[in-house]
Formats: sequence, C-alpha cells, structure tokens
Amino acid sequence: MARWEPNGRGRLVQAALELFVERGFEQATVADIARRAGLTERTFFRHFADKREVLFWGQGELRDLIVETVAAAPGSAAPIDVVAAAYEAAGGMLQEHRDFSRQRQAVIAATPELQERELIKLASLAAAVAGALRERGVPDQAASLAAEAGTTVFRIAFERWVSAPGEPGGPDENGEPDLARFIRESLDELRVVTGGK
Amino acid sequence: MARWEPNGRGRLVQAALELFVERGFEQATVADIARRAGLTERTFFRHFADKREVLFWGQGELRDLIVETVAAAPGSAAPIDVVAAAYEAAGGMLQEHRDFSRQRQAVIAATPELQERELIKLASLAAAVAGALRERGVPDQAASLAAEAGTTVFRIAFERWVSAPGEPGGPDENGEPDLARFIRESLDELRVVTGGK
DNA sequence: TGAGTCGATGTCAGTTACTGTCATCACGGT
DNA sequence: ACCGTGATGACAGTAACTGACATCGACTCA
Repeated sequence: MARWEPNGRGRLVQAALELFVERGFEQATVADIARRAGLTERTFFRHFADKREVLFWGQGELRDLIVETVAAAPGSAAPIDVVAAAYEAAGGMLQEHRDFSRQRQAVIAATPELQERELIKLASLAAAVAGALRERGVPDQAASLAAEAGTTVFRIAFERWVSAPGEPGGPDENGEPDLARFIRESLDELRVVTGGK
Repeated sequence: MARWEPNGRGRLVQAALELFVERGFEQATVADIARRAGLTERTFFRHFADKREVLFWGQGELRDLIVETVAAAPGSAAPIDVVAAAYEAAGGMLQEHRDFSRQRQAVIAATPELQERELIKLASLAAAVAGALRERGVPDQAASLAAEAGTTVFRIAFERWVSAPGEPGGPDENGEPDLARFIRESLDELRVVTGGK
C-alpha cells in the first residue's frame, strides 16, 4: 500500500484547472487547489515553481518533441516547412486533449498574468526551434525568422483549433477538428500574405 | 513650501532603477525603493500597479505617440513603412535617454519576470499599431502582419542601439548612435531576408 | 529479518508583494 | 477664516513563496 494516493502532480493540475474555471485564477488560492487535491500548499510548490506554472505543465515534453522533430527532418526541406512539420507532430500530442486545452485557453484568455507566462513560453520555444534549425546549417537570421514565423503560424492554428466547433456537442457532431490541418492552412495563408510561392 | 518633495513618482523610478542595478530585481524590496525615494511602500503602490511596472513607466506616452503617428501618415505609404516611420518618431523620445535605457535593458535581460512584462507590453503595442492600421483601411491580416513585423524590427533595432558603443566613454567618443538609423537598417534587412523589393 | 537510505509529503515559521481603510495636512479657491 | 482636494502616512490583513526540520512507507542490502 502506498503511503499517499498516486499522481499528486496530476491531481494538482486537475484541481487547479477546475478551480480556475469555476472562480477564475485570482480567486483560487494555492491552498484551495492543494486542499482539493488532498495535499498541502507546500507540496504544490514542490511540484510547480509558482502558481501559474501549474497550467503549463507538460510543455517541456512538447518542446522536446518539436526540437527533436526539427533535428530529424530530411536535409532537403525548406526551414519553414521543417518547422511546420514539427508543430504538426506536436499537434498529435495535443489532439487527444482538446477538451483540456479549451478550458486552459479560456482561463489564460481571461488572465493577463497567465498571458505573460504564455508569451515567454512561446518566445523560448521559438528560440529553441531557431537553435535546432541552426544545428541543421540554416543561417542565423533565416533560422530566427523561420522559427518566429512558424511559431506564429502554430499559435494562430491552435487558437482556431480550440475555438472550432465539434466534439463538445457530443459524438453525434461533425467530427473532431484536426490541429495539423489548421497548421497547414495557416501556413498557406502566411505564404499568400507574404507573396511566397 | 510643498508638504513633500515634488515628483515622487520620478524619484521612485530613479530609486528603483538604481537598486535593481546595484543588487538585482529580486534582492531589492519595494520597501527599500520607497525608503530611498523618501516615501513609503504604500505610496509606491499608489503610483505603480506592481513592482515590475516601475520599470515600464512612460511607455504609455510612447505608445500614444506611435499610434498617432501611424494615424497621421500619408495615405499613400505602404503599411510597413508607416509602422517603421512611427517607430522612428518614437525613437526621438528615447534618443535623449539612452543611458537610462541601457541600464533598464540590462536589468530586464537579467530578470525573467521582467522579460514577461516586456513581452506583453510589446504584444499590446503591436495590437494597438495593428488597430491604427485598420483605421487607415489596411485589411485585417495585412495590418496584423505589418504591425508584428514592424514591432520585431523595432525590438531588434532597439537592442542594437542600447548595446552599440559610443557615449559611455565620454564626449570624446565617436558620437551618439542613432536609433532611427538602426530602425531603417533593420527594416532593410527584413526586406532582404523576406526577398522583398 | 533488521538497519539504513530515499523519496514524497506534512508542519511551521518567516518574508515580501500587494490591498483596504482611515487619518493627516498643505494648498487653492471662495 | 473655511472647506474640499490630492498626495501621503500608518496600520492591519491576505496570499504567494521559501527554508528547515520531521515523518514514514518502500526499497536495498547484508
């Protein structure tokens, strides 16, 4: 018999999301979250560096997957396509948790504090992608631009995906929207706007 | 005789910057800052919404100037040029305080918390610029892209400007670097990278 | 089997960011 | 001389976050 229920971290994430949805980020104290998860405030801060971080848990794996996919891409592909393909791969991990993502984004959209955190996470992600591109021999500035542009494409596609209809109405709906498809469409739009091929 | 020394807000800004440079953002408490400015902690929070905001005071005026310059630009100019010109105008306000800007950027560069705040300020600035472009009749997506791209150009130019040599050695140096010039150069670089005219 | 280590948690005290409320008092007008 | 206003001080309170130490089941090894 374990001394405590397993997966304390996961319970904290779940409890936090529930409370943030119910009363908003600021109205939910860390003590509240910990209590709902059957733990103490101190334990919350052992799992997460701060109160905001609980909503960004798991992004490390996503980032690693993206960077590895960029690194493993065939040498012949254009940088922006490499980046887009990497984000599509990451999309697979998110696809199964659209419901979670929807609630999470709603909370972030309602809380400037969380938007700040999201922006810096995206910036650091873009920097990591740019680094991976440079490893492939892509020149510095082209790497930065492709990474920034690709990240912007992903952000826009993700926004559209979480706000797309389907699923919440039940399984009798017109099917689950596909994040990878949104990514390809957004990239095409970017090409049109910038006058690319 | 005034009951208190004038310009309490300015003294707080000055004291905060000094302390952040001396010991770092986290090692300087708000009480420290207020004491150095000859005020109380409570008064600090009457002037600034939070501890970070003290380093971003004055950006409101800058933002207004930029938005107004975009609005007042001749109708014939291309969006990206309108944006760049607006940032050049704002550059004039910064030009006189390069010393202040240098120290401020050094503190921000050393403090993730402050980087978050800077990112959201830049994002909201880009959104305001995009709005001003739309007022001019620029289509939605073109407005967003021109605003994002222009803001990126400004950010890069600003970074180069604060880290450029000159002045700190004294007046016997090779003259003060010109922010507007850096903006024009960065915009040209962006054009080259994106294959524009 | 028993001792020792380890990992996840609890407990508790402390600091600091931030807020609400009320008091103070120069200044400027009437 | 009186009064309202604006900027400040004083003080109490909440909540985020940290450091130090205790607990106790699980796992290892002799």
